[in-house]
Amino acid sequence: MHSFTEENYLKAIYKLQETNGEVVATSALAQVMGVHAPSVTDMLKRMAGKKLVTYQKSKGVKLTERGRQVAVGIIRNHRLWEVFLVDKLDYKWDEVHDLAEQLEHIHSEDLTNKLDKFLGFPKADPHGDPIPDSNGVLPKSKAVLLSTLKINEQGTFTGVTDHTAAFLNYLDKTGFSLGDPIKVKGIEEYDQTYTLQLKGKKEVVVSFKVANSLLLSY
Amino acid sequence: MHSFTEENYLKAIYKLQETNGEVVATSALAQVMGVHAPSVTDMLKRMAGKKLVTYQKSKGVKLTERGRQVAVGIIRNHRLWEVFLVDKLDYKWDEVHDLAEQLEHIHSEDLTNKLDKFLGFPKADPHGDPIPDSNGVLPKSKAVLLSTLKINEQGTFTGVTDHTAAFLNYLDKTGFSLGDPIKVKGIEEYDQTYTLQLKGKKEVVVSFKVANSLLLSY
DNA sequence: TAATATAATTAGATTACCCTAATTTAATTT
DNA sequence: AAATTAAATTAGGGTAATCTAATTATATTA
Ligand SMILES: [Mn+2]
Ligand SMILES: [Mn+2]
Ligand SMILES: [Mn+2]
Ligand SMILES: [Mn+2]
Repeated sequence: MHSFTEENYLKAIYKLQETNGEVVATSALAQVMGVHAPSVTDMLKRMAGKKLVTYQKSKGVKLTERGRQVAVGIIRNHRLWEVFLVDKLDYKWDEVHDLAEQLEHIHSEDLTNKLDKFLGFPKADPHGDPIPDSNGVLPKSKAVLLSTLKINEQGTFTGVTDHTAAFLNYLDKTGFSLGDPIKVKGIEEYDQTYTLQLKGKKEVVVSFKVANSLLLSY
Repeated sequence: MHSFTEENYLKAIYKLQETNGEVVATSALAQVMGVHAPSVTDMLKRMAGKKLVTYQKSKGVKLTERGRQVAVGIIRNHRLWEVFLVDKLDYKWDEVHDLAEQLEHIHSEDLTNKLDKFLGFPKADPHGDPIPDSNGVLPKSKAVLLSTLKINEQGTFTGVTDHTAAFLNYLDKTGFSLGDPIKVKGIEEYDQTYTLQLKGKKEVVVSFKVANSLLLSY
């Protein structure tokens, strides 16, 4: 099997590829992994040897198909465990990430699938992130940022792009809840502040930073 | 925190102390851990430095109080996860050990306690082994080996001393089930073969090896 | 007690993962 | 294009956990 460290590198590369394009830079990886650049260079050479990534000196990395499969498998584990923690053990959505970072490395496809079944084959984790199926297929999300909506447009709150506990707490406190409808009532020209109508006619005002971290679907 | 390796050494030392007396030999540990003696010597020095064990050159090891606490904590995790796997995910009792060996190293007292609650505060794991409480107190078992009973004596089947899948499968197949009553109907002088009456008048004949691996309580 | 056998330790290496300092390669600016 | 800045790699080391071979300490037996 793969080491936890390898798995974490794969996950990091996968996520960087998703957001920043196909080829990932050593420095970006170093930043995400919390290590220094030479450690990354070193690791990438070993991982290339195992055919988990394709690596060309000074030209960045990409995942191989195998690497992608492993990465998505870890993400599947992570999100299923998060569902378990919230649905079964009564954790809050802002408390589960670090535990899932540990649990995602339990090696057993069979366990993952039994857990999936036990949880009722959930489609998304507690933060609205889609759960890959057992074949490593991750449904393409059609959600858009709230910050792209115009006045009087609306949608259903289905995810976040900021996963920090601080932000999630703010959402709880302010009355945002996954699955609820949100309608844009106003946008302040001066500083892009959004006035939103939440479920039950409740109106709240949020900054652009917040509007830019909420995902809506139709 | 402690490394998985350290935790596995602590658990091994704990179990050897339980069965073989207070002081544990390098060779015994090497055998249980599946490594060679010099690796153990090396590890014990590091663990002594961290005050997890007291180690004297060529005189064996003992756990410190801290070491014992950690060991019992791991055992608590292990047994709770085994209950989870059997009770919630429908695993069989002979399938859960290796998974629990991984899950026991998830570091979170809070998770352990929430899991305990979710499972209804079980007293024993699927093999009848007692689950330490959150203070690290492990109830002293009063169970005895079936092989110590005389003819016509009886008890309740509450545990095993052989945890191998092979043995557990044999028990399933032969009709043994945790919690059932067992009565000794006969003991063959020649080879110590036991004739037992299981639940529902069913009679079975088992070898001494089997009789010596079953724990009964009254 | 002396001789022998067993157990444990030391010596010297290896692998995975990480570091700092120095150097090289690539990108940007003048 | 040359100079400068930024990014990446190489060189050389460190620690945790393991190994084999050689040595020393303990236990057993004659
Ligand atoms: Mn997460
Ligand atoms: Mn999540
Ligand atoms: Mn077990
Ligand atoms: Mn067990």
